[in-house]
Amino acid sequence: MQNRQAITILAALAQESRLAVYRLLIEHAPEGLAASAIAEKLGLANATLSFHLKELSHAGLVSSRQSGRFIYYAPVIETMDELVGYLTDHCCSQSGGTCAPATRKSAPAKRVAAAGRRRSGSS
Amino acid sequence: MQNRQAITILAALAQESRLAVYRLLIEHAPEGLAASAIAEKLGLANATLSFHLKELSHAGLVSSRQSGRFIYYAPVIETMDELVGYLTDHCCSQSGGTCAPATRKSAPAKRVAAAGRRRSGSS
DNA sequence: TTGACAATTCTATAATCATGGAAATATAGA
DNA sequence: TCTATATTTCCATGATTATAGAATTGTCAA
Repeated sequence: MQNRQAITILAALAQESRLAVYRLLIEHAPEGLAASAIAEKLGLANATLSFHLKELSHAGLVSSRQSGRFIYYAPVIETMDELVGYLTDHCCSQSGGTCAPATRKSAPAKRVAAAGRRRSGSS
Repeated sequence: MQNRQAITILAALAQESRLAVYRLLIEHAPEGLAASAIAEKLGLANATLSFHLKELSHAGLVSSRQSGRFIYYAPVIETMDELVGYLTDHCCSQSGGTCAPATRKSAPAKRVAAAGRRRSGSS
């Protein structure tokens, strides 16, 4: 994952309303929720929610699908996965330390690919 | 970790200059770097760097220690660890899915304690 | 078509944030 | 003490962000 993308995702999550939206969607994964349901549950104005959904969407944290007159939003787990990967890879490095989700014994800094390398060799 | 704290940490990282500072400090963990060295390496004005260091510090992502006329800043790994824990715990939940750093087989949602539960039961 | 509803876009506004020059505050050495 | 250096605080400025009312677009069902 690129720096730029990580910042976009972090910024998308670093806001009370958006984090609430994301967490709500996680609770309703994988089907997701219609925008109206989200707005009601969180007490957000439609326009405000739409603004935040666009941010989350742009960051790749949520996807949307139309169903009749409703648009359902659902979390994109892979994006969170990648973000966590990025963070863990940039929190250990040289220090070789106790950092987070571990199960990473070699190649402390550079990572090979963006997806699918989590828990690559075990169990 | 509380919602509020997570947002503070996310916001601290969701900014180009600050993420660069943090990553630079990670490269120089655990000793850290003097503010002047950071400013020079990243080409930031002193006042600007000071502003960002305060943000990172306030979020608990870096610590500082004085040494002579210099103030050394170092990353606080535990904070990143906790953030990653928070994210992983809020990215899987109901979906029970493929989420990130895995090695978490039970208790998908609620977590017991804030620290030291990563990699609790495996090898 | 019309009407009802869902969602987004337009627009304005207030609030927050990032930036860096200049001044102030340490700290250490002479 | 005085001087040099390191860092922070003060301050102004421009940029970005969050918010929501109003208008618009899209979808469906008579």
